[in-house]
Amino acid sequence: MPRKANQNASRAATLHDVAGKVGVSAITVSRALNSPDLVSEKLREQILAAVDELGYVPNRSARTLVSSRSHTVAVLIPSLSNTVFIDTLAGINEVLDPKGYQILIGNTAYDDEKEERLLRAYLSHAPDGVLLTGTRQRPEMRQRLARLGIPAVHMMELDPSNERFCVGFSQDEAGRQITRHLLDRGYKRIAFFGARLDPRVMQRLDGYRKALQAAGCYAPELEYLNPRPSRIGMGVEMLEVLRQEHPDCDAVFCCNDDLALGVLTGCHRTGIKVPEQLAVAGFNDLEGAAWAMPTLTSVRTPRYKVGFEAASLLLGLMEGQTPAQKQLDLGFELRLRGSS
Amino acid sequence: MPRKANQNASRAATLHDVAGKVGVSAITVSRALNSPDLVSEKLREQILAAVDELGYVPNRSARTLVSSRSHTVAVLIPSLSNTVFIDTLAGINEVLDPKGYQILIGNTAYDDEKEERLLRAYLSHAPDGVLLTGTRQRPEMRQRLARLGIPAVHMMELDPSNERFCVGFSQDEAGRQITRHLLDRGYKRIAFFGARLDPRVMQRLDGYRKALQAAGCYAPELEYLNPRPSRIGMGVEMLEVLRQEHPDCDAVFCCNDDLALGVLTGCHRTGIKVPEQLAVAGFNDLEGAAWAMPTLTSVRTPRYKVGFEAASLLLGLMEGQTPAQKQLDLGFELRLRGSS
DNA sequence: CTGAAAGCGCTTACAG
DNA sequence: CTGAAAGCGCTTACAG
Repeated sequence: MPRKANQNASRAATLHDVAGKVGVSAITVSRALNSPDLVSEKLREQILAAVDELGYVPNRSARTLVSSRSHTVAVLIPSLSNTVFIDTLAGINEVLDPKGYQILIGNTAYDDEKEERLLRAYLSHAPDGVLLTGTRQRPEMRQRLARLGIPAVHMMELDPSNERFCVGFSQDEAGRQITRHLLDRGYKRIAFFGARLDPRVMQRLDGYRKALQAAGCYAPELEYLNPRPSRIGMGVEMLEVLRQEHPDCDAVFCCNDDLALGVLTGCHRTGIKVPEQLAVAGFNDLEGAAWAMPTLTSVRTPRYKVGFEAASLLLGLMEGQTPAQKQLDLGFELRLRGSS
Repeated sequence: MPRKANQNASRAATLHDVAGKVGVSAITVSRALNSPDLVSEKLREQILAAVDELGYVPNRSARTLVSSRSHTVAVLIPSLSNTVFIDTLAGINEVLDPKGYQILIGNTAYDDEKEERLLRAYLSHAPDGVLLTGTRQRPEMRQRLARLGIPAVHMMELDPSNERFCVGFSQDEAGRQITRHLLDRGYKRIAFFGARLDPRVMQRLDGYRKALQAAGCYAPELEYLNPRPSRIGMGVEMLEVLRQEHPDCDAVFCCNDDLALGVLTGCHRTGIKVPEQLAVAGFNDLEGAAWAMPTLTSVRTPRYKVGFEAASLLLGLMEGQTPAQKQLDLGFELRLRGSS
């Protein structure tokens, strides 16, 4: 029997509605739901039955307001269309979802200012913790989070200054090692194709430079950098320019697999033999890399694990723990295939 | 001068803190922020300055609790690793973000029960509206939303019964037309490769069957259905089986581009000429389709627009409007390329 | 244009 | 094991 018969929408059932139905106080219902051991079994069963019958769903806002725990974590990533971050998100979700945390996904579009705006906006949700991509956030934002007691973990990169909590791997070292691999195979005129030019791409470029400089093969004119988002088509176009300007180039390290797949496509269309005439290496080792023709040499990055471990670390911080170390280096793996 | 000097975290500034600083009441601050015209310019400026200085961020929980508008929309999609839904999400975001809505993304993993669980859990956020994928939700869930006055819009499919608000296109008709295209090209033994077997794939299959039956070419043994998630590798494997079991098959319609790309790869590896020996068609027209070798015939689906229009429709419903029609058919386009 | 009162739905101490 | 009191930070009417 409804207490009030609205013609359209009726308001949602509250704790009091459940309490009234069972004949106990609201607080007992709250306990039955949140700390079942504190309530007698008999009552608990009655309450659960009433909850079910009324379709009662706790109101998060009320809970958050009074308990000052929102059970919410804000996650800021640069892109949703990049598999890398989707995999990271999956790892985060794996950890946080079972613990009852709601994840707020913020897409920064690789824009530092938008990231800051989003972070500020997310403060209105009083998140219990924050997961950030990279380490380029301004110190003011970090201080603000610290003042509010909101822990933050940075993903993908490491922090040499050891000031922030970071879970990732050395982008720089990964770039160095894959370039070193090309050198070891005998290639000397090795180009770099970079798109988007976010901090991680620039770190891979740094590694590329280090390897070539150490080998005495560094040639700045072989660096092709384009700030726009990477697409397969961009790889095709960059290859055209490269062949025109530097036909003697014998290998290309692409900052990601999309670009590399484009290079492979371009080579196929124009009859360039891979790796005989041109070796190609990508980065991230997405699904397509192993199925490309020829199969694509790449760097396997632990993005699922980055998400998983970052969320785990954050979980500890949110529970007030002090972790043993601030940096978690998850490494990477070279995947050497047919294209090199 | 902080009122209380906590050693660690200090609590966030409240409306009262801002009000106290300026010397007005909290409600005036609230108005300065939410309905600026109702406050004198002088006061408004002072208040905004104080807000800035204190780093005040409104508490959403309090606002939601008292206003019974959460400015939150729950979006349930089957997968985050499928570009289709990422594009849809982008369209949704384009509409809802500027209006100040927070989007809660729920990944149902193509699981009806998980979808229902998520939807129930999201009720605790008191969403102002809900965006769902497909139309397979149980009537009970719809009734529950209706009772709570929460509008819902379904994406990707249409609803022949016209009971629900839907923005999408006819999956069935798209499957029929692409199959019809293959028939028109002269292919007769046309196989269907299906993965995941979610409702939309099954509708495409229906369309495939209709086209073949109408042409008198339907052969059930040419349907290859695998409930597991589609991967490029699955396309390769399915092709192997097909060639073994039905070497006379002259064309394949794949339920999505990943599978089709796998078929293309398999053909390349085993020397099957496309389209001379085997024509291939995919679905969705992802970026890779236009770059495949040969280029892949596919069906261009309006997923960004589905998100955009679904969000727009929901926006209207949340504001109490009654839209002219419940179904919005956004159509699709055949992209005929080298593989057929 | 500004404010005092009331209350949204919960949980946190504090009692018993 | 159960409950009465207080209050989280806001906004909604209602006054003036």
